[in-house]
Amino acid sequence: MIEEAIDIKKILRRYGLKSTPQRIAVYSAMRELGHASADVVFQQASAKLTTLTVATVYNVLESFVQVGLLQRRMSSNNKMYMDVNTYNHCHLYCEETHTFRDYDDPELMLMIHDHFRNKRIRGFDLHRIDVQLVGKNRRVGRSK
Amino acid sequence: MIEEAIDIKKILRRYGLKSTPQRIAVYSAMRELGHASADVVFQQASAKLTTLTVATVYNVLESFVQVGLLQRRMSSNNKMYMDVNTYNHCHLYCEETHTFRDYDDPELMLMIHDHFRNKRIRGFDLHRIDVQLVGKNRRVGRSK
DNA sequence: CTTCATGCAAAACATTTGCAAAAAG
DNA sequence: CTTTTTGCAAATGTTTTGCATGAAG
Repeated sequence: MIEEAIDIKKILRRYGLKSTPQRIAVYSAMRELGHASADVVFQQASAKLTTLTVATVYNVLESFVQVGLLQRRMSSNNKMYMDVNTYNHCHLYCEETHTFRDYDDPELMLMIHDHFRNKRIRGFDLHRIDVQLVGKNRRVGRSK
Repeated sequence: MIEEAIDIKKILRRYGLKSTPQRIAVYSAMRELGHASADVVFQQASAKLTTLTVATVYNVLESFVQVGLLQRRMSSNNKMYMDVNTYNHCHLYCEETHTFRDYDDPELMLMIHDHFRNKRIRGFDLHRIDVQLVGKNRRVGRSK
């Protein structure tokens, strides 16, 4: 716990951000959550830092995105979702619950990367290729 | 124009929807726009059908999505975006302007499709694979 | 000290809802 | 006629803003 806070302070500094309890709480929450919307981050983080405000969560998330500590994700939910993992990876996106799961598939990534290696797209600066496997989380369930 | 209305009436009927001036205006707008957020659809459609309401645009868009006449798209803009093309294709997504362009790449689609042919993903029912080329529209411009 | 981050409350958006009136088939 | 669909206005949910206070380096 104290370990983690120290750890996070280093990370914040490395990204050129001042270390504050709020930022530590938010980043710590994101590490636990992996992917989350702003309101869930707020719930999770404010459980530990009771003075935390929704507006601050938005500020902090935005500053994290600016420096590249978090990534914003696309959703079909009209809500903001964050991803704690900023390397290039695929996602499983559940259309029902609007939740994300990382899906690592290096072979696929390589294949796609190769495909675009020497391609230029007219009038477009490509930053990254985002592959989403869209579907539904299967109910883990009592069978039949 | 009259031609188009007749055309759209047929399409609506084929999708099991009653034909109304509002639905015709919205679908017609979507055909012109290709991809658009609800407010842009409203602007475009209400220019021709002045009685049209924002709430109706949302209703109509939702009913179109239900029957598969339009597709909802993911965005990082906290807004609803629609796509008039429902076949499986890639998109260029501009992070700056939050606009979409279709990007057809059958070779890529085939490759990805093959890759997933015999794959099962634990606890997930895959509906479709969504590939977004994320970046920025290049300013068409006066050089240098 | 000086600058930047936070809390608070209000504002700004985007979307949804409930219900009466109007239109479609 | 009967069933949907629409318009309106109000409600909801999410994100942003402005500004005074407080904390970080």
